[in-house]
Amino acid sequence: MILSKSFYLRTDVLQIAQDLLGKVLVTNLDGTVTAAKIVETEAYRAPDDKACHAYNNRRTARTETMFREGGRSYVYLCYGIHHLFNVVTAPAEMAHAVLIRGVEPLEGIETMLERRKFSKLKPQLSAGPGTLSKALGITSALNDVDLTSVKSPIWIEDRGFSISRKGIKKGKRIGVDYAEECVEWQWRFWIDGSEWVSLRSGIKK
DNA sequence: CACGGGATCGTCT
DNA sequence: GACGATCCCGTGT
Repeated sequence: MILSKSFYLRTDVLQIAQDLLGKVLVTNLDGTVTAAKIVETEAYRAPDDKACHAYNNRRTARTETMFREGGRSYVYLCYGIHHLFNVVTAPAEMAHAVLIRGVEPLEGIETMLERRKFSKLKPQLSAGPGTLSKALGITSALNDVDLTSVKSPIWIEDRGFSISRKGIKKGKRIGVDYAEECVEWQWRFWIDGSEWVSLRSGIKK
């Protein structure tokens, strides 16, 4: 069943980042459905987190989405090439978000292969925040949409996959070297042993 | 397998 | 005008 508003409105984004592991991210683009299990996440939390776009509660046209009520998408273009998908959490005015960094394909695998121009299923298909967006058809056109409605082009479901506390690993976030002391925070979470965790993560622990 | 660099453009200064 | 919450490919070992 689809995750309700109450799931997202909690104020502990580190908990939500862990609770999202095992949940299923679904896109429905003009009737083409793809779905994948979330296996890796990272938390970002204004105002204290220097790695967060909304650090110090900085409001710009881009970060405005993060200040909205939890349960919406935050998609932005990274390095001019990759569209990164985040889940906005917490009540309005608290700029918290969870970046989805790796997913395991479940449905619409043929479609994902086509989008990625892959001929065979392998982890590079959707291990990594940029590649999973490409596989699932996520672009900045899906920024700031409601994730709690099946009428949306994108939402998140609970399909009963259970992840034990012991099955969750944590480590430093990736690609945030500029964030000074926040670099050390272990705000990245993944399902232990998953093949679909981003490749850079595997290297850096 | 490790490393280095190029791609590419919206966003903010 | 500089810089990314990245990825992929080429090179060398």
